[in-house]
Amino acid sequence: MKYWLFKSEPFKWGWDKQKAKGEIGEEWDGVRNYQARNFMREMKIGDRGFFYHSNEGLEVVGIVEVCAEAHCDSTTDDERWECVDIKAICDVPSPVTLKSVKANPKLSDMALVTSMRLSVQPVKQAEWIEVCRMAGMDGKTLKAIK
DNA sequence: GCCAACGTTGGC
DNA sequence: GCCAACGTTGGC
Repeated sequence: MKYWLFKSEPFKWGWDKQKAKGEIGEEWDGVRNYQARNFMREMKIGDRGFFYHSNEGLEVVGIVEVCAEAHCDSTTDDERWECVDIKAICDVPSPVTLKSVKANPKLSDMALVTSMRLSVQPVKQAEWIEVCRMAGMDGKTLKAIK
């Protein structure tokens, strides 16, 4: 299983809207960047991701799961663009801010820091665990969402 | 709202 | 295939 991070501007598509979609999930559409699209093509059902609020908030607010693999982006006729569907799994106990990610030496290689503008990014397992720890998720909580 | 960083486009 | 111009993202 791989880990990812999805960025969204909360006033366009926020965590609350994502949660409201429940089990059905929602297309992660509108991505018009090849790198980000390629990452989505790599995703498998069951992969986990962080839901990050950019522009406002600047923090990881929740955990999501990939519930449909890459398919055509319904918001365009341009067949170059594909997207996955994701569904909300849970809130993080306490949001992890960009500031605190930058302040953590263990996370200095995280794409969130190094590739600021990439809206869909891979997260290494060690980074996933570290951010989960910072979010106040203990081992029990992590197991509970599996 | 500004602007730096970076991706994309298009002329040559 | 280079690179200048332009557009967009996203932190501040």
